[in-house]
Amino acid sequence: MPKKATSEENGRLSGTQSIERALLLMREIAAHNRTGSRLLDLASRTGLQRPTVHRMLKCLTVQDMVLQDADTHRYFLGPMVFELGLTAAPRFNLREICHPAMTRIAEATGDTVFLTQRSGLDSVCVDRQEGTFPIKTFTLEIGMRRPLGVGTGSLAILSGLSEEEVKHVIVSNTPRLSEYGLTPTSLQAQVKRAQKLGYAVREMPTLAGVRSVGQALHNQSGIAFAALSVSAISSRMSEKRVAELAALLKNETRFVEKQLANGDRR
Amino acid sequence: MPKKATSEENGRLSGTQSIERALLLMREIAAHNRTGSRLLDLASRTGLQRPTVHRMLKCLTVQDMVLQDADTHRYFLGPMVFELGLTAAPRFNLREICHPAMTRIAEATGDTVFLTQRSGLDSVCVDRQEGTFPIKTFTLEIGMRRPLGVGTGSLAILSGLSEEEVKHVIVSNTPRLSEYGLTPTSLQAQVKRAQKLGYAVREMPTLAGVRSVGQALHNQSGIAFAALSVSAISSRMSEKRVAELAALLKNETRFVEKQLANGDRR
DNA sequence: GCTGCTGGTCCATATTACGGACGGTGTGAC
DNA sequence: GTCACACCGTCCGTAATATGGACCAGCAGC
Repeated sequence: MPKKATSEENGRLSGTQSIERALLLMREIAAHNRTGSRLLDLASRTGLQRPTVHRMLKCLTVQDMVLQDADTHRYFLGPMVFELGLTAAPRFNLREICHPAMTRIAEATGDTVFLTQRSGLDSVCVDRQEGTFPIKTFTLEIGMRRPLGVGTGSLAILSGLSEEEVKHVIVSNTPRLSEYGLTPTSLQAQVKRAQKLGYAVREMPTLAGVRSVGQALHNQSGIAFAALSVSAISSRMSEKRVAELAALLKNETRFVEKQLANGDRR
Repeated sequence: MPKKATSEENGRLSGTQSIERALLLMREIAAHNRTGSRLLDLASRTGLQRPTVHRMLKCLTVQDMVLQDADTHRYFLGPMVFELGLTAAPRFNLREICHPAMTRIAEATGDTVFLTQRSGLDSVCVDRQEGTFPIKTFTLEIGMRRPLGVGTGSLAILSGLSEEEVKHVIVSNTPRLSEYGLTPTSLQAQVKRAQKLGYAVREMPTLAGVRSVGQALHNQSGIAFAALSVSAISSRMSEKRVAELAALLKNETRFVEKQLANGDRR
């Protein structure tokens, strides 16, 4: 019996199937916003039927949430997404709070600095500051979303969660990890190591010759929700320098955490 | 016969009723994101039933598109909106392109500079740069959305559209204009005046004692899609200075238009 | 404790969204 | 030229889904 794809997968009737599907589409489009997505790809990646996807995209296009390139027929996030984002931004001003710290780090190190933020089971790159060193390592685009633990800032966040939450996240993300050259056990080991060190370091598994250091930002209850990290080519990342960078990052994260404690949100 | 509120208002069956409604809700929440919105207000403002609104908000909350304050029960735009906005931003980089021009203007004039962008029948404030003059006139929040023609940058955009489009916009927005102290005929007259002058000027109808000048940005086909504007208290806005500011703005908009023509999108 | 106002939930109903099947368009092979 | 293929887009009968009237629950002010 090939499983009737009806009602609800877990048994509850939510009454919002189409909204859930539309948002699933939006996230899928966002995940490939650089190249854009074709109708068929969206259908297969989301597991929805072509006509359904098409009908929804037509609606989203009319509403300016999605933009279709007239020539290639590819779909991108639309202007309304950007505009709603502008309106939402003031409530999520971590970026502005961290901005001075990030420029300080970029100036001090010459390398590229990233601000990463937790979003459910994922982490999202929220900001990036280039350093002055001529060989740049842009491992992350702003807006990029990846499973928690992939990427060094992301690993720092994961390592700053409670024991059971770490387990929960890794288990939930298991099917997606292999895409990034990770397994649940290898990731669990890396979390352990980061917890021992007090910061996250690693060679990028996806990009040889680049090494990063990450330090988590914690909220008042002491659990991690974001991270600052620095990336550079491995030749600039001796053991000694890594330790120095970790200390520098720790200083800055402490400073930001203090600011957040004083009235600011999050 | 009290009109059965069913099917479709114009006769076409779109097949996406709930997505349209969900997005209507999102826009309504965005329009009041500073104070947040209560369930009943959203229901009455959108014309939807309370249970429908509630069900949708529950779904949107789970998906992080909407955030509900635990104490007040008020609804706000959620973190996912911000994150999707980050991903969409690179395609809509007018803001970055205009940034240098805006700081130049702010430094030269000492007053506050606004970047406004068209979005359908509305205009959205996309960026703001404060000047050094101690009395600030923050007439627009970033992300603020208003009918085209309300606000000086917005008026400059409207005045740069084709004759029939101006008419179409004003007619479509008629019911919303009174809220801002305007009528279709008064707005039409202001458009005429701005077209004659080559720029938009006016006292803020909603805020006495503040005067602004706006100059539109045009795409390659010569139609307006955005505007730069400057606001200050009226005492700093003599006829002579208004003309000077208009010339300054014209220089900068020309410059930005040239950049846009060279390869950059939009 | 009663009244008014709000947020939140239930569930029978019929409206809405689904998706199999088909038409249309553009491209590359020969 | 036309055949084949891959993809985008649309139609429409069907049943699953979203709807909204009715109801419950919490809270503030008389």
